[in-house]
Amino acid sequence: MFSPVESRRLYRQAADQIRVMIASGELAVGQRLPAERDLAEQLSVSRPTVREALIVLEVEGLVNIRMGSGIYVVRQHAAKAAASDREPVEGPFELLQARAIIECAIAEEAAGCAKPDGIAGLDEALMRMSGGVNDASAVLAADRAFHTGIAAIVGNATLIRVTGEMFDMRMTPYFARLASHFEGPNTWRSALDEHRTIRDAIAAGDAAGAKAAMRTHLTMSQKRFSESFGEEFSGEEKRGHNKGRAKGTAKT
Amino acid sequence: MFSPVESRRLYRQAADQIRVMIASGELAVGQRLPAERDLAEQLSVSRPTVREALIVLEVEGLVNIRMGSGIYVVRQHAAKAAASDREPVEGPFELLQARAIIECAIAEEAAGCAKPDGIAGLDEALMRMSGGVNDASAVLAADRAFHTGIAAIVGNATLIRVTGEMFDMRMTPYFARLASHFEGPNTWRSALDEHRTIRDAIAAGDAAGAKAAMRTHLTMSQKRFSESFGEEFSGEEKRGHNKGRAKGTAKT
DNA sequence: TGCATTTAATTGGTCAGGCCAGTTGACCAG
DNA sequence: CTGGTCAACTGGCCTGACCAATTAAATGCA
Repeated sequence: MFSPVESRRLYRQAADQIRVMIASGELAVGQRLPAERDLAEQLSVSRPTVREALIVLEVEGLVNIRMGSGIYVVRQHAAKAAASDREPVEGPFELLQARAIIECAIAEEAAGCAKPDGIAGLDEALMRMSGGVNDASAVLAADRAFHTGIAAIVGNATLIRVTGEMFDMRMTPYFARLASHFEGPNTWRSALDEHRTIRDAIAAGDAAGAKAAMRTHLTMSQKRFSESFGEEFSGEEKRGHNKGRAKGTAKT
Repeated sequence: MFSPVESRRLYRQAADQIRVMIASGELAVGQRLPAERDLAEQLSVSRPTVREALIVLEVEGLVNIRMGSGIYVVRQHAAKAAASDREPVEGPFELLQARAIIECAIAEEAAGCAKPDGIAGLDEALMRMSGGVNDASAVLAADRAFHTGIAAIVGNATLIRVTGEMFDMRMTPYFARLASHFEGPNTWRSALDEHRTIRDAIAAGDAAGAKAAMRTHLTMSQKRFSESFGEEFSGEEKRGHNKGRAKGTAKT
């Protein structure tokens, strides 16, 4: 039960303390906070640290900083847990499983309502993907465009957003570092072929085929990754993120 | 009408510049930014100013600062509602459709791997729901617990999170106001019955039945809502959010 | 040669002190 | 009472420095 220690950065701690003061009502809405220099003294930190903490609160919309005048409380509670500093929490394996379940269903749905312009969107992404197998970032962007493009065929903004967010979860430094060990033209080409299979099934209105193709694609992605994963990291746990078994994510 | 003058603070300008670099792809996702000292020189500002700008981007979730290592691009575009009070963007109808597609697939999957303790979790949520039909907030919490509980049966943290986030999207002020017009013991009772049907299908391992029951539930939710929606708002467009036709979300 | 350890360079985190510019309110001349 | 000036305060920004975490090169050992 030790506190996770965590060694949080100082300005975060300072921001938390001020946040608590505001939430508890100790600092009423509309009231002016103590001057930066006074806050620094009260919190036993330097003024730059206080400034950084206040900027955090300002971005969160809790306070309003008026130069020359002071800092004023705007509202009591952070509007929402934007949770931008939240870690992925989930491991790569869980992420791929979730994508398999969700994106299969989306592909199935898309096959039932595919229109020419939607298919054209997929084709455009495929073309960009095949044209830049040597440019990692370009291929990655095209990969993302393909997956969100399927959601776009359904014409549902929520699906597009959710699909994109799940894709982006592998953009963390941790995943990126792992990916750099195995991403290459060959794996991208395999992924591209699987993409084409999905595209064709959707274009043909074959719901079951699209679902199966998407499942195959994500399963193969996992396989591709876990193979090179085993080479580079023989079972070691690199960081604390991946809870259970740490398999991998791969090109999708 | 007078120019707001604004005299933007330097660290805001610096943050904007870096933001543009990221959005334009000049700094790819996963890539490391130049060191703070280099950025300071490139932007012709001091290091503290660069730090403040980076903290803004970190709070917005665009970059990930790792001490001793560097600053890494997490995503290309200011995540959902970087300004936390951002609007839902998607309309209630789209949200329900997305939930129907995604949660049906999850329910289907859950039916294939249901264990006693998972079912117990659903039962507990159902009990809380039936026991508090007159307490809106309690029932809402139980409703949420039921839906995330299905994802929990699959044992996938990503699915739990996504399900929860989609549920929470109706907690915006806009949706809450609409909901207050029709939420009541009767509608909650109907939703409860549908929940029980889903629960039974999952407990029986009936994948197709669970999928169908979930689809029915979300369809009925939409129907319940759009009925009372028609009474209160005779065709008027309330706000700019809902893209196409503005149907509604209801108890799920 | 191959591997583990140590060392040094790099990078973010924090601090101290200082100067500038905008804001505010008291004070004084009209 | 009105208007203007001025000084105290407050945030904005800078220089320069040191510490701590990370990373990669250099080193020592087997």
